[in-house]
Amino acid sequence: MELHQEAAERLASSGRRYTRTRRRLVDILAKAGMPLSLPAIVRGRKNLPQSSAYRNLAELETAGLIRRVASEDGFARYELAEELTGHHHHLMCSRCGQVQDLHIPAPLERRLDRTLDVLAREAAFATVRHRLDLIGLCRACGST
Amino acid sequence: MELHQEAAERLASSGRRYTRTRRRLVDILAKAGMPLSLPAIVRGRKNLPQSSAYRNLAELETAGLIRRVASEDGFARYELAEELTGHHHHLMCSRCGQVQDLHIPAPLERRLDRTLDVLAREAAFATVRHRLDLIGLCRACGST
DNA sequence: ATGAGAATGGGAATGATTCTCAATGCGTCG
DNA sequence: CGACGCATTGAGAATCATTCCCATTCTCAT
Ligand SMILES: [Mn+2]
Ligand SMILES: [Mn+2]
Ligand SMILES: [Zn+2]
Ligand SMILES: [Zn+2]
Repeated sequence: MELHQEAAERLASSGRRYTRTRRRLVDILAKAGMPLSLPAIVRGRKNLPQSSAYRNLAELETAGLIRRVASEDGFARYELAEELTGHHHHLMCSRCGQVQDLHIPAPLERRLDRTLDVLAREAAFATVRHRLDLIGLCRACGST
Repeated sequence: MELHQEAAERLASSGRRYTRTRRRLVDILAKAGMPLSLPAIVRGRKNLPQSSAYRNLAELETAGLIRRVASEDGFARYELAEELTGHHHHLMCSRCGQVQDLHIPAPLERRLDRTLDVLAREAAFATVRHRLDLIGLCRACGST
C-alpha cells in the first residue's frame, strides 16, 4: 500500500522512523475504518504495550498521519488523518460510546463550507475546519 | 427572571433544591453566553469551592439545565442547556481553547436536520441531535 | 563494527474529575 | 417553637486516562 509509503516519508522528513509498532498502529486504524479507543486498539494484541501505543499514536498525530477524536464520553479515540482517508463525519452512540464514520452528500458539504467560511470571517477566525457529528443511540442501545 | 423559575421547578420535581450556589452557577453561565471551563467559572469568585462547583454542575446537568461541552483540548466546558438558550453551535480556537457561541442561518440548519435525519435512519440510529463546530484560530492566536 | 540518536516499555507521575463523609442547612410536621 | 429526615456542603482522598521518565535496546550512517 502506498499508505505506508506516505507514512514512512512523513516521519522521515522530521527524522523519525516508521517502526514496526507504528506501521502496526496505522494498519489497525486503517482496517478498523472507525475511530478506536486505546483499549480497543490494544485489546487482544500481543507486544503492544499501553505506553508505547500512547507514545506512538502521539508521534503519528504530530506527523499528521493520525487524528485524535474527542468524543462526548471523554475518552480519546484515534483514526487516520483526513488527509489520508478523506473528509468525513461521525455517528456516535451517546450510550455505549461506539463511533462510526459518516459521509454526507457533497452538495451539503459544500454549502456548509461556504456558509461557515463566511461566519468564521465575520468572527475574525482563521478557519481550519469544521466538525459535524450525529449523536444518538445505536441500534443496540436504541432498542432498550 | 423566569430562568430561575424553570430551574427551581426542574430541580424540585426530583426532590432537589435550588440553592444559592446553584443559582449562582446558572447566573454565571447565563451571563457568560459562552461555554466556560471550571477554572474560568471559579476563578476570582469567593465561596465557590471546586468540589462544590463540580458537584453542582453535574447536578444541574442531570436536571437538564446545563450541558457539558466536550472540546478538542480535553477540558470540559459548561453552558446552559439548549432547551434554555436555543440550539446553536460553537467556534473554538484550537490554540488557546477559547469557545464562543455561533448561530447558523435557519435554512442551513433545516437542511442539515433533514439530511442527517435520513442518514441516521439508514444507519439505524435513533438520532438525538447533531453537533457542528468550527475549529480554527481566534483573532489573537491567528495573528501569530 | 561503532557512535549518535531514535525507539521501547515498565512503571511512576500528572491532573481533571469524581467520590467520601462528617458537619451543616432547610423544610415539614407536630 | 422544636426536632427529625434528608439534601447540601466542602476539604481532602481517590480515580484513572494519559503523559513522563529513563535505563536499555535498536537503527542507520559512516
Ligand atoms: Mn463536513
Ligand atoms: Mn445545528
Ligand atoms: Zn450504543
Ligand atoms: Zn485563540
